Amino acid sequence: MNIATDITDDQLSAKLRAVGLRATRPRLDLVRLLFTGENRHLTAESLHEEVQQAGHKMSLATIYNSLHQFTEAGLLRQVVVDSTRSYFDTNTSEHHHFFISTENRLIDIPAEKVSISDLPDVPAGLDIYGVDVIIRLHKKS
Amino acid sequence: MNIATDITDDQLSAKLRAVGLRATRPRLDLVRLLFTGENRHLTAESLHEEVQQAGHKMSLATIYNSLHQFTEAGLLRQVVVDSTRSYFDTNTSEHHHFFISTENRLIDIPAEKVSISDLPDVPAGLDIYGVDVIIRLHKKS
DNA sequence: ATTTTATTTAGAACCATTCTAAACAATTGA
DNA sequence: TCAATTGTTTAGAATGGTTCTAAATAAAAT
Repeated sequence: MNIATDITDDQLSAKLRAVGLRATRPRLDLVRLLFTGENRHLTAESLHEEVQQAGHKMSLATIYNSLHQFTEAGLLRQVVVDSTRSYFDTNTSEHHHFFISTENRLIDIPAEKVSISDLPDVPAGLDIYGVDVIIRLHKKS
Repeated sequence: MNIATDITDDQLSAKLRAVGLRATRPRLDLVRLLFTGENRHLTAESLHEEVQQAGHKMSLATIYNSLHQFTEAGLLRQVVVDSTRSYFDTNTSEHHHFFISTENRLIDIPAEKVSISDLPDVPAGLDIYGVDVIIRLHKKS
């Protein structure tokens, strides 16, 4: 890993503080895993495993707490594709998903690829706060 | 209830047999509740309650079994909107949904209202088997 | 430094769903 | 029509992802 791409704890701290969260050791470790490199899709379990393999020990409760705090803070986006597991996406910008059900894997689709025309009126007193498009894929038969 | 709209067990039986399911008493009771009248959105719990109130007794296991069998048979469509509960839709034709998160309620959106333009290529060896569009609503702030 | 406030944790609790295996009902075929 | 077979229902236990609890720990404030 070359020096130019190394990310310091200070930089990660700033990211946390910017959204009003204390820069604790566990959160710094998570932020480093989550926001270094490419966009990621993950579950509490998969993140927990990854944390172990990175040589840290962290309780599952902390993983869950952090995933929710990060989501509320706008650092993560929750993607509901499966009724048995929760997925989180490090890409919080507007976009959609392929879901490969045979491997429980998500792939991003850029927002421009999907156009939504004139919708029926939103019922009175309600506002749109999210639009999810999920295209489900499985092995060719 | 006028006679012209009454539905006989025979008619309901036919519906079940048409998809390869035996016409048992519990299934007939469910089919009557589910497919008489308007399209419905329901959960295992809500259906179980409704069954009780209709004066039948049926185990939750049967509700779950039947919901899955009906879904596999193409009589129901599962809608994944919430990571804590499974929803089923009696409308199996192509369409989309509003989800009112503050009341856990679904509203159908006709398929024509949403247009999906040129998608990225589907990864090799995979086929699309479903497209879900969910527009999430909450109380105006 | 000391106090206050937020965070982490292990383990228990929760709850929707699935499983088990025994009782029962529908179908088949003599 | 009656076994025999096959499919269905069920109560209750088990499962598994997630949340809760309350005690220990760490960060921030004073």
